Amino acid sequence: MSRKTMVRPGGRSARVQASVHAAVRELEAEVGREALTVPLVAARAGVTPSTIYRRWGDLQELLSDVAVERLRPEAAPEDKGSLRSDLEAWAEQFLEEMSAPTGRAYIRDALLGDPNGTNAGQCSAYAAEQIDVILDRAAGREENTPDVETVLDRVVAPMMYRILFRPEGLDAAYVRQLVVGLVGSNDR
Amino acid sequence: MSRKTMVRPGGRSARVQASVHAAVRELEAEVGREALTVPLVAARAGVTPSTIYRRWGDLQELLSDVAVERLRPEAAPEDKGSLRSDLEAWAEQFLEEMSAPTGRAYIRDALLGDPNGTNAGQCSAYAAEQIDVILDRAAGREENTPDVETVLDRVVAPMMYRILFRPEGLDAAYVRQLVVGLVGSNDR
DNA sequence: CACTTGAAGCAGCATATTTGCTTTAAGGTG
DNA sequence: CACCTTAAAGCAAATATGCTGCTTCAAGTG
Repeated sequence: MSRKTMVRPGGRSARVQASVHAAVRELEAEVGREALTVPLVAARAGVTPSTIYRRWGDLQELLSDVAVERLRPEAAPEDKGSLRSDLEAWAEQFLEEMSAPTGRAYIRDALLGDPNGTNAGQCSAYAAEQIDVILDRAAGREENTPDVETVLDRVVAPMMYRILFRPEGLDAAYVRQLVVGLVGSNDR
Repeated sequence: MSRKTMVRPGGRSARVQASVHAAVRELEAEVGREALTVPLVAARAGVTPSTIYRRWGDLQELLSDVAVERLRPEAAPEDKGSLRSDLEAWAEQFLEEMSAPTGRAYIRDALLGDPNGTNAGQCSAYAAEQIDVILDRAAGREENTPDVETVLDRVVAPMMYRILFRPEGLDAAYVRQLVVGLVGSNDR
């Protein structure tokens, strides 16, 4: 479990966590990810470095926490009228966000400082939630729908794999092909 | 391009590289991955720390290099008599190696110290090579075969995604289901 | 057999990390 | 509401790590 879940919800710890996270974001924007150091973040957050070392262990775990926050989807997937078009739209947006350099960096950060896999699991859970919404909507329209795991295997996994391991030739057409391969191109 | 490719092939540099890599492996086994530091590796390798910093930049890039080496397949995939069984056997072994804690660690290391994606690309290339062998063999038997990209999407990507993002419920049955979903269960 | 040149060694400086101890304040208790 | 208890934060000193300029070595070249 990520250490941030251990903080006492209302008090000083929460303030410290918020200001540290904010400091990471500001400094990422200002000086770039490469130049981040624990002492630098601590100074900006108005906190001593040892606080960060004790709560997060090291810079990677902290960045991992922040990265997961940034990967949280901001809105429910748009309703385009059919399963196929909903999935296509969602997947295209997903690809766009994740394959951009900053998106890739967040994914890597999330994976990196995450010995037990909690943060990575959270990323996957976010995607599953979004897909779940899309599938529910499709079921409401009496379309027949694959289950979430299948969508993860057939659409999300290939995108992620290619983002991480072979970033060439990754575009909207590829994504559409994945979706069509799964749900067919008949309806719409 | 990984820096190791820049060394002069026959001489001192090559010896240094070999002894540094060996040191990483020994120490990984002895003290564990967490406890590795550049000075420690340097001491074991009989080299000064600055040599490592100059050649690899930092510990992550070094670990990434070593990890890719370890992820190189050791043998051609076994011939089990049919496309389906070849793929199943290969994929099961792949899963076994990659989903073990040490396998996951290598994958993460390979992804990590790899700003430009070369090492990650290499991992994917290894898998593609192995699959290519299997597909050629199947084509020789007059089976009809999907192309490599499709196998990557339908078999490798889902395994990798789950290894990295949702390690629960990952077993041989899951892998077989992926393979059957791709090539069918008719033959054999 | 020089010569060139990329890589390694060395040493010292600057930063980052760790750690023991002290202090603060959140949340619970009588 | 005053008083405990206890995580977590602050502080400061000790250590370890990482970086850099300069020197030395030896592989490849003519």
